[in-house]
Amino acid sequence: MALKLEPIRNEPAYRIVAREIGDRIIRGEIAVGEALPSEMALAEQLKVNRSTVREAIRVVEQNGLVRRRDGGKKLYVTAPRSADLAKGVQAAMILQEVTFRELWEVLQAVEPLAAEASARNATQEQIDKLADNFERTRYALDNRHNLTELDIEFHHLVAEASGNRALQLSLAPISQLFYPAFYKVFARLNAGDRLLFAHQKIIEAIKTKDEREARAWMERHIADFKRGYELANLDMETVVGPARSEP
Amino acid sequence: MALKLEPIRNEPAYRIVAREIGDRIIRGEIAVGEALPSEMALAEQLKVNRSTVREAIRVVEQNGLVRRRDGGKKLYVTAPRSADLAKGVQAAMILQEVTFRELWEVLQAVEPLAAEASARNATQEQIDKLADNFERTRYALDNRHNLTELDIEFHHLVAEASGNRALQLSLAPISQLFYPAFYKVFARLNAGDRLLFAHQKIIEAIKTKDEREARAWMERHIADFKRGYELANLDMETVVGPARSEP
DNA sequence: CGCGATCCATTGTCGGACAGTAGTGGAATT
DNA sequence: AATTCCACTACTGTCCGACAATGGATCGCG
Repeated sequence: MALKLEPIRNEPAYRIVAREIGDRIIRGEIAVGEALPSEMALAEQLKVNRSTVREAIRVVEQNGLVRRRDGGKKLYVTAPRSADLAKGVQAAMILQEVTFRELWEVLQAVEPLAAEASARNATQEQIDKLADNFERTRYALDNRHNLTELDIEFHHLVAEASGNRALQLSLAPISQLFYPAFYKVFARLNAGDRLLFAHQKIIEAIKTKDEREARAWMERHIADFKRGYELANLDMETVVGPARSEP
Repeated sequence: MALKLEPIRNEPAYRIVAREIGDRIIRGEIAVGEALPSEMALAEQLKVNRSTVREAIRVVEQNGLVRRRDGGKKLYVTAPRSADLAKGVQAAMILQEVTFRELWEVLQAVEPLAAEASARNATQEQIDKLADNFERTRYALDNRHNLTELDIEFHHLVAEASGNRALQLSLAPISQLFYPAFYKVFARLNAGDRLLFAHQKIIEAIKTKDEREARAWMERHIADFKRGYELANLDMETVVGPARSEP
């Protein structure tokens, strides 16, 4: 009578090595800013081939735990930034065929928090950046340039000014998927003025540290996106992402 | 007079290959569920060595765009699930030394939305799972078992029942970091009953499709965590993650 | 048609090789 | 002595070839 054998999950070495390196970083054994040992050194320590180490490093690198400085050769340990992770989350949302309504619902919940926290925590430098973004947005609007980039930047700056990094990490991928779609709305309505006005009100509230006002204006601002969608006869149930090729 | 030369960013081939594969998947040229060509085939198509392809595959694999089925050999294209991405986001939060307060603020904004949407959208099957989770939680509480896993599961189930995948993707990493810390609170107060009661009320509201009630109870439930922290004399400004080793 | 034995393709890992270059340290210059 | 220059080293990125293990397909058998 053979006893029930657990299917031996022969985990590939590169994944074990990757976890090992990742864990050491998480546990702080290799401090942020420090350089990773060379591939050869790692291979010798862990008794595996350099190729295996390299595959493991790709994994760790992709997680943003480690990166090359400027054009450097060595890999340095680093705390992943929202930009590192946003791409992956976006890919997930695209392949899961998430709709704009789903993104909007989350934004409606989180952006007001970002605005409120920014009113509480924004530094002068962050306020200056917001003011600068506002000027450039006004200029772009006057000259009928594309506002998409600037709008994304605005919301990113607000998230940054909130001082809440969990919020930044959550918001970044959603923003980058959602706001580009606004150009469609912008193209059909002439809603640029409304957008600019809302930005202005939000920035003012952040400047004067009026949390309630900042939240309220951001709520209206996000709600406006939905109204814009409806007025422009666009469907919020459209899935995000590029046109998929269907065979 | 040498003209200003752009520093030639000689991007390594494995990264180009990884982007190429990833882009094809995102664009739907390789459909979800389909198998990836063999390493050899990819190497020939892209005119690079198999080693290079393998390093690229590690990157794509880590993004959750591709995975092995059961113990299979081939890689199948797949939509990344929240579990794939949560680990990376968690690592980012730990290394950025995010505090429990930051996580809590986001939860306070997003969990009520999850509960509300669940009251609107939960299927019978999802409701059954919630009911089952409730029973197991009650049992664990009676027997003084650890509630952490069950609490995480509860919130995960609510997020799932919301039908909003953007919300799930945002919530998963935060939940998995935050709720384990609750065992500390639970250990000092005897707050298990309060937790169970809140879960019960939330599940009831979801069953009866009472969106307002579901939101309200979830708001109280999340607020309770903060109260618990304060009552237990724990500091919400503590950073998340395992004890870091400091040299 | 179902079932097991057999074969093949593919993955995981290893070893070695080599070009290009970032980083190092020492030599030459001011 | 400080600085600039240069040669050298070590390391990364890429390629090649090889082999064990095994999942998946094929074939033959009942």
